[in-house]
Amino acid sequence: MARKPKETPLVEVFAQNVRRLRMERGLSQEALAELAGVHRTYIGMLERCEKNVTIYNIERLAAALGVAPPVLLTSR
Amino acid sequence: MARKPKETPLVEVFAQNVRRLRMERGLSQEALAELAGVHRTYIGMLERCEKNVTIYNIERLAAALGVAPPVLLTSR
DNA sequence: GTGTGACTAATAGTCCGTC
DNA sequence: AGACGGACTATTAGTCACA
Repeated sequence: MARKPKETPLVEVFAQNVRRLRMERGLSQEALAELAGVHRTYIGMLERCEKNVTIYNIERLAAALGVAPPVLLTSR
Repeated sequence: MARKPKETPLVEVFAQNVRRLRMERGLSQEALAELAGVHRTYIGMLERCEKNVTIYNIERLAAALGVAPPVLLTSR
């Protein structure tokens, strides 16, 4: 049968995707921050779900990670 | 050949999707606002790209419209 | 290289209206 | 039904020093 939806909050899905994609590319939080044009500690805050990121920063992070924005909101 | 990327800003893609999906469902801005638990005037602001929506509200809007969140960030 | 608390500036989001 | 404005509060954006 179909599997249980599981319902992870979207901020967590986002956080996990950012961390996973960053790791896959061998980037540090600092390196990604520079690519995305945001501050070093801000990446960490997002990965820990401490900020409720806006669509504008979702777009910038997606570009820095080289993926389409919807990818960051997609559970895997 | 592959088509031109076109690069519509993500906030505009989001705005267009919200408006289109809302219309398809025959909902007024007020009705959608109530379903999503946000304020009446806020839906209008989003559709006019006047606000930089947060991921939390993307999630709520997606739920209210009955679509997966990534759908709202996808160009069509 | 990352987590965390503290902090200011900016803006997300609400609520009251009018057109 | 929806655009738009002003005033307001809550929260995010973004930075820093330090663990």
